[in-house]
Amino acid sequence: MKATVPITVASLKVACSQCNLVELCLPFGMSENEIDRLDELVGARRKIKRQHHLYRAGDAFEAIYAIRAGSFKTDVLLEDGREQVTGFQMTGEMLGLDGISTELHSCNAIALEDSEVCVIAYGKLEELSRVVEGLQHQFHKVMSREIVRDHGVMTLLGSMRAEERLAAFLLNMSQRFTARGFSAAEFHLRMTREEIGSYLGLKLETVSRAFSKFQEEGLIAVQQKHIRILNIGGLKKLIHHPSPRA
Amino acid sequence: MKATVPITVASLKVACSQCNLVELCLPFGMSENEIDRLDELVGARRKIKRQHHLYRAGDAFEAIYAIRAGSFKTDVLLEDGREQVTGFQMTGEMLGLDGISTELHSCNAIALEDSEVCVIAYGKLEELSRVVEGLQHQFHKVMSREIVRDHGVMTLLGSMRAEERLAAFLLNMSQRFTARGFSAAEFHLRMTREEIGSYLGLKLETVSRAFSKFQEEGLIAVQQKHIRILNIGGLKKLIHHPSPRA
DNA sequence: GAAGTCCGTTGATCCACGTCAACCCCCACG
DNA sequence: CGTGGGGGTTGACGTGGATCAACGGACTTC
Repeated sequence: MKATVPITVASLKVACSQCNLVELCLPFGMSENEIDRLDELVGARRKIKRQHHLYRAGDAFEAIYAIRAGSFKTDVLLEDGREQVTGFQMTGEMLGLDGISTELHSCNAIALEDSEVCVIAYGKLEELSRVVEGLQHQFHKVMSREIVRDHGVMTLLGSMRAEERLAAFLLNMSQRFTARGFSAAEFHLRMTREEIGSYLGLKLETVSRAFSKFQEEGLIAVQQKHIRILNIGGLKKLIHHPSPRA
Repeated sequence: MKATVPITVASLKVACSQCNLVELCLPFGMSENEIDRLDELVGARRKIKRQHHLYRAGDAFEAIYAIRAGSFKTDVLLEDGREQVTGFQMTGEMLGLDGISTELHSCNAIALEDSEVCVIAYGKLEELSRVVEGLQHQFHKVMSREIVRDHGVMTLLGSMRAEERLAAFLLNMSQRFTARGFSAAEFHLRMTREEIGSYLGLKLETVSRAFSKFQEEGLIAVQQKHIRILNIGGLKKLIHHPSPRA
């Protein structure tokens, strides 16, 4: 289908004030007045097909991105080919914050499904957040939250065993789906076992075995990427009671 | 000796503009004019004795801190008593950024030696960075750098083996000592083997063994906490060439 | 709708690191 | 100057998760 009507920037724009992600995204906690002023901030939107990059490590940093639809992973590639997934991002979450420090992106952002992001020119964001207090404050919170999240992952990688890691991962996913109005107990993972493994510092076989174990124990029901949580309490208990001793 | 002269806030203050850490700390990259305006930002300084907390997880967040002298570790305690060290901080580095997101600190900051920090009231920082562009920009960079650093640690924890982790740790320390005008090849670690292990996701025995192995191989000379790097290239090679295969 | 590829599961075996234990050294303190 | 205790090293042994391998089922592609 050919677009004969010229597509203007304005027609692509969707005001934050009218976006149903307002509760999850950058505008969270801002007043209506303030949110209205955000509308000048969000330039265009950009669609990213599954498996395609939103940006790559080394790319010049110009904008941060808010996920409007779909989901992403971010990863770092080591020289020897090893991959470390540093995070999975869902709607309303921000991508690209890593680029501010050196003005180059330091990781890859790859769509896990066909997705769409709002492009937020970084210069404009700094400019506007000098005027709109709520934006400034909220942006700082978003960055700080990312730091806290990363510390959580470090804790997971540094001191949990395989099953604790997977349980923590599932609970985290569940909680984020809930925040988006989806079921806490039943959801569809968009990433492969290998990607989960990379994120959790495990091999895909170990992830698969842990899924099977959880299923045997009646904690979850797994069917490929479809997960049903049957016993949330059981998963939670797993995290804070390392299997041996204590 | 008793202070008969009243100690005013002014007398405790040390202007950023006159601080020799200006190249490493928040003011980095700012113009002289801008740095002068910072002087109103740094309230008091605070001394922290070895092993004492600068703040604890759960404390109300009010300020961030720049390390003026000494060094710290940050850690997270799990319910079951496990500890995860999330970072080691040296002079010029910032502490407390984790507190912005929830307005509560999310980790503990503990001095590794008698130390001193500059207290930066967070409200003032936001206020001033609305007016001083360089400050705003630099602050964002500091937060982003922390995110990038955390991704590095995640990569280390998620995909490196014990000796690679320790080599990466030593190179990182060396590089940071260098940036502070100390020797790149010879330095004194302020943390115990257990703290290093916690940070690297290893047990203290494993850290100790890796140190011994490096020494046997002529890569370093270890004497308790005193480290001499004899073969930087060898350590670097270790990181990117996982021992088996490839 | 057939073919090929990717993804996931499961089993057998291996090994890096954890665990347990003994001992030493360094230093703080009386 | 002797004593106690925390920090560090080293050895013997156990084990959780990696590795290697085979296979089956789900998607993708045309």
